[in-house]
Amino acid sequence: MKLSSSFYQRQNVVQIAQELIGKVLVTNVNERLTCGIIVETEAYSFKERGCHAYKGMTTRNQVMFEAGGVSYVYLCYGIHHLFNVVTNREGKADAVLIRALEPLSGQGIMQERMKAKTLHKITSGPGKLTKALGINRSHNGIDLGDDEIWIEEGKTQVAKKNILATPRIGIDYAGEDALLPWRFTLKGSEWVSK
DNA sequence: TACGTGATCACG
DNA sequence: GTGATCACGTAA
Repeated sequence: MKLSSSFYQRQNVVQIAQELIGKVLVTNVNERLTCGIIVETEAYSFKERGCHAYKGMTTRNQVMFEAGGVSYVYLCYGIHHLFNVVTNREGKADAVLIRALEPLSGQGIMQERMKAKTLHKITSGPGKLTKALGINRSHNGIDLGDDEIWIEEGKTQVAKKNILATPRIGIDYAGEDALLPWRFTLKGSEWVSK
């Protein structure tokens, strides 16, 4: 069951980031189906300095200003494609970065894309999981209600006590906003990034 | 710890 | 136009 647009269009991006832990990210790229359980996310809000949309709309971040339920994919450090889901209402540029997955199916396809012999750490990081799932900048702005990339309910609900909140990674430039505990991880998961 | 890598953004 | 910067990953 795909998450509905009303899930994404709520105003509290921190809560949405928390609720996405345990849900399942699915891609169907080049007729190849892959999916994994989300075990690590980060919330970004246009109201704080860590967010690409903090200073307003640019050509890069413009899809963040659309109504929630679309993807935001951008190139980081010239190498890595990072995948976010846009949340909140049109004009309120919030998003959740998906940082790590536990592979669920299509593992052979993921290994082939990663040129990896084993599943070890194959999706434990925001740049790695996009490569394993075949996500790239051509998927920027697509509707998560369509049939190429979407998120489904997980098999079981994750209890809040099993979700850890810590500061976000790699945003020292954000000053005191870098201290906000807006990174969420599944407690005890071996698939969380390093 | 160091650095590859290239789009993007804020200058002029 | 140009230069600094960057929501990472790997090797060492």
